[in-house]
Amino acid sequence: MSNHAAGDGTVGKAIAVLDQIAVCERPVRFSEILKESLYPKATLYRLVQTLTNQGMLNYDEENGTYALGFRLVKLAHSAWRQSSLAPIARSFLDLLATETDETLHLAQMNDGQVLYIDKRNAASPVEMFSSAGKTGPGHCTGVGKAILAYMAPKDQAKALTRQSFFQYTKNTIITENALKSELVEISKTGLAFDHEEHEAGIICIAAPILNSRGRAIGAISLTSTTNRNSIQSLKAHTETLKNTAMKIAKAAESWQFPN
Amino acid sequence: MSNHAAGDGTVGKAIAVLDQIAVCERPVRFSEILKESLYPKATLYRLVQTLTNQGMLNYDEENGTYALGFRLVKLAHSAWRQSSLAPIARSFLDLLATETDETLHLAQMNDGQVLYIDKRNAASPVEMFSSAGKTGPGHCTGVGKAILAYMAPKDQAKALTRQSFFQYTKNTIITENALKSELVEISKTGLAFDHEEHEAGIICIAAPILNSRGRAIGAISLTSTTNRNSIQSLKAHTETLKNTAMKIAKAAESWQFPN
DNA sequence: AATTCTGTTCCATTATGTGGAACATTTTGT
DNA sequence: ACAAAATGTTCCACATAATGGAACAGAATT
Repeated sequence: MSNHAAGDGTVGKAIAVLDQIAVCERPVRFSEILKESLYPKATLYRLVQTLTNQGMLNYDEENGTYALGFRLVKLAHSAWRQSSLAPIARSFLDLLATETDETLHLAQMNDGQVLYIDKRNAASPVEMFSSAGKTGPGHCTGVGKAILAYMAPKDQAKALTRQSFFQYTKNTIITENALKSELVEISKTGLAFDHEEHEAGIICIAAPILNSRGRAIGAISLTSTTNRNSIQSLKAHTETLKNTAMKIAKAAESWQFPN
Repeated sequence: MSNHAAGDGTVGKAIAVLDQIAVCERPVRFSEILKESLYPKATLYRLVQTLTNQGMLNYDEENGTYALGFRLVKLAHSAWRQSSLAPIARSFLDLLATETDETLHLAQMNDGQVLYIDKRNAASPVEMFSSAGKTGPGHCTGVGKAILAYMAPKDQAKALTRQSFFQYTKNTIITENALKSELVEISKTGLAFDHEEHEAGIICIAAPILNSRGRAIGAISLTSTTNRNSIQSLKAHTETLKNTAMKIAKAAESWQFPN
């Protein structure tokens, strides 16, 4: 008799509450949560209480507001180390950063969305969660398209259904068919581009990180602005980028079971 | 009749499972979780299943292992932006980094533990285990002591009970009384030190970030190695560090309700 | 002092989660 | 090849734990 999306059980509901609070930019009051919530007041109240004394939410007594708690940050750190490519890719990215002196991204795909896992900034160094954990669309980012191009057909199809095909800029690809044929192109060359498709003035080249069966487990990209570079000039880095992707892939392969 | 620590309800149990998986460095099998778990097989099984199809856990079909899922990373990103000092402190840290050219940390305290929120790396990167989401002890880190020194007495007492007083190095303070008197010293000067108390060869100076009532809401530290610096030489940065802390405090104060 | 808005508690009802045990599947040993 | 052990999955009678309508309490507005 239940329906709401795909929410299983009580923990499903609790997590949904977290999600709801996550989309708010700033700490929220109970009533604000309630307003948007599917659940009745008393139920929501209990959920929020439970989450709070679990440290998943943080209650600010001053203002009576709730925000996502630090326990999440702590857990995420473990997640990041345990199931992302970041720890493996780290040294290779450092090297690539010094070689190219451009902004780099490491990303993986999660449910059709691009999830940025690590970043190297051209000018200022290391800024962790500012980018790690950030998500982006698949259909109009270099990393997104690179990964999509190297997914198993079944997974690709599923991921494509998750794309919004929102038109961020005038270059954004907004139809599934157009995207599909671009993906075919990408899978021939092993290189994806972002021609200001997500943000005006921002371009990038991206290469997939492949497992032994030739499926993408992530991607890296090299980003610049149209002021400083063109796609053509970025192409100078093609081999370095691809090489780094390959090295990460190899490292990931042999990283299984270090025990 | 229930007891286990302070686990409320089903979601409490679910979160406990996450925690348990977090402490494992690498992906784990179901049976490994079961071995350590308080819960009976069938119960645990259902919890893990629920968490998995919520994206809080990630199941690797290849090896039949579970790891913390990307949804956590995504949530943590929101948490970081929403309830940490990092977004506010960012620009000030950037400035401080260029001014001092040393390694910087921004940390907050969570349940007696130091939680690192952001970091700036010196040009010659000290390879240390610390980045956002990483936790550390309170009793033997600069940021930890800086924050403890400026907590409300009640909170401080509670936080002190959470300290392990583990002796990391020969300089580590290992008794509550010794720590307490150091905290008094710190609260007079507004500056805390780490004399290789957590890791041999690593020293730092730290300053608390205070709210309007003079309580710590976080701390920043400037770290170096005994090869390159001494506590004395680090003291040259005292004013710059304190100033930055004050600026962050002020920014935090006026950041409430940007609506 | 009356009205609204927000947050908290109560409690009978029932849906949800529980966990022992049986079953299925894979791995290990001889 | 066969037994034995370890691991993973499903079942179901049972009871705990979540539900939500409604009443209550506190602040904030008017």
